[in-house]
Amino acid sequence: MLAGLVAFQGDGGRRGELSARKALRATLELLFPTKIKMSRPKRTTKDKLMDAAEKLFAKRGFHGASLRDITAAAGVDLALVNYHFGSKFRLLTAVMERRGGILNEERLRRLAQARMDAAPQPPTTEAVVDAFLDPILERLAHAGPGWHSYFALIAYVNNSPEWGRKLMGKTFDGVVRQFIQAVMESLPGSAPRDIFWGYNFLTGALTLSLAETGRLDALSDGLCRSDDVAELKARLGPYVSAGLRGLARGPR
Amino acid sequence: MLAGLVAFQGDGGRRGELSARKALRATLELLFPTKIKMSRPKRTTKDKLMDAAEKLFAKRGFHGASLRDITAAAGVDLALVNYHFGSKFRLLTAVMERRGGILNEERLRRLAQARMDAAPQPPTTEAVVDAFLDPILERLAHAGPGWHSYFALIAYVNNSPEWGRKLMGKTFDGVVRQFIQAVMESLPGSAPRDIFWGYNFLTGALTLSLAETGRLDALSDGLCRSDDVAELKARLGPYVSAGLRGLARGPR
DNA sequence: TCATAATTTAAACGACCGTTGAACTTTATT
DNA sequence: AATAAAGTTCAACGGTCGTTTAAATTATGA
Repeated sequence: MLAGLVAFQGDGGRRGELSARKALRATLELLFPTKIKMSRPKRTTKDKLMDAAEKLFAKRGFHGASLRDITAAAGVDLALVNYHFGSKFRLLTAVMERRGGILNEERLRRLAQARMDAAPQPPTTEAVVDAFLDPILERLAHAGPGWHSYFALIAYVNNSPEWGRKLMGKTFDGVVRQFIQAVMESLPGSAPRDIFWGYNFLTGALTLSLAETGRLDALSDGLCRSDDVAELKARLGPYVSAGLRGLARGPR
Repeated sequence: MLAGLVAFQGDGGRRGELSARKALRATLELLFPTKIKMSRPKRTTKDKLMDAAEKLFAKRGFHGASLRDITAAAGVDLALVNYHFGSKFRLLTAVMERRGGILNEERLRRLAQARMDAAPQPPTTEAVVDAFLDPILERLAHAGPGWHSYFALIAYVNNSPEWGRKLMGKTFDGVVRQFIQAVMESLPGSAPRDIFWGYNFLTGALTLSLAETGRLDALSDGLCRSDDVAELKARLGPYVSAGLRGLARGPR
């Protein structure tokens, strides 16, 4: 067991340790989020690896994307995955969490806004659903390919018996519970069980759309294009809102 | 290139060839579907392999389940996969198609029944949706673990950018188009594009429920159990029917 | 500038991958 | 019973897998 030696030799990123310079920069960035630029925000090896992993994990799954594929796509050495992340699995979790925090933050911001707009009433189901979906749909339409791959990766992980529960829960459950609470408030008298199931159906519809399998295109003979985010955005919200209302009226 | 020699040596199952005896039995079974039993319907090696592959592909994905895992679980020799199916991928397609045909057949039967029950009106959206979902949900509740694994495998394939379009389309598109047509007839004046998208959301909600990731259980702190098919059955139909009606009323 | 830490490189590790060859056993046909 | 076909077994193939090692290189701080 040579872990001690290895750790001493150099695993800076692996355990979250920071050099003095890095600690200084981190502190300054905390104090002055946008002002300080000690140097050009260059694309680090960690970023390159996460970008490549994001894309390939989404396309071929965890087992289908090899570290040699990923490091080649990133243009870095094979060994650097284990140096910076410790293992292939930790690379996956790092990728999941990188953009997950941003998403959580904006979702909560929009939910708070919806609550303010509707006060003292609770926001409508549609408003809550939009606050949940729009941070994804707007990035899907306007953000770069990184976010695009990230959403496809979420689709893969969410539907995976192997990773779904652990990885999705760790990143998203806290925020999701707040949205479920908000949906329940928007539908007075609804049974919590119905809303939980409804949320499950919602994420199912969402993640299949994010997976971009191309099946909808083939099925509709080109009438629908699964990469047309405007078409998706116009329909997903109304669909799941109507579904939730239908459930709240009473199942069976 | 020794394929010719190999094929000569013995690949009976690989190219669908049949011995004289097998041909006789196949003919007799065509003529008298349930009457003829030339011998006990024993569980063949092909069946054992498909059963094991069904389970492991569903649990760990195509790349995550090795042929050594699968043959070990089936209790047969490693080489028999390539003898009977030709390749790992062809084993996957065989598994997909084995129960897919049964499902298609019963779905069409139920759709025809719904059409008869409602004639001369078109059947309601709910009736069409039930004809689509019930063949799955009833087997999920009452059939053996084989069907269970098969549905989880469908969930994996349907959400996979790697296999989704090709494998799902090949097995299901013909029947699915008839259901989409029936939904359109149940919602006069609806735009085909809306119904295609609605079907996409429907399968998303369905397949996430079939994947059994356990996330719903964790999210609801045990209030909902994702393996409770009665709870699912009571809610999925109403949810997607309400969603489709909501879409047909006009998106945006 | 110089020691030290952080990062990158290249090579290799043992394990496992899907697939194949060839011998062997069982089943079917004459 | 003899012959052929179908099915099974075991061992091995060349490759690729995630991970580790030790040395070389680059960046950092006194």
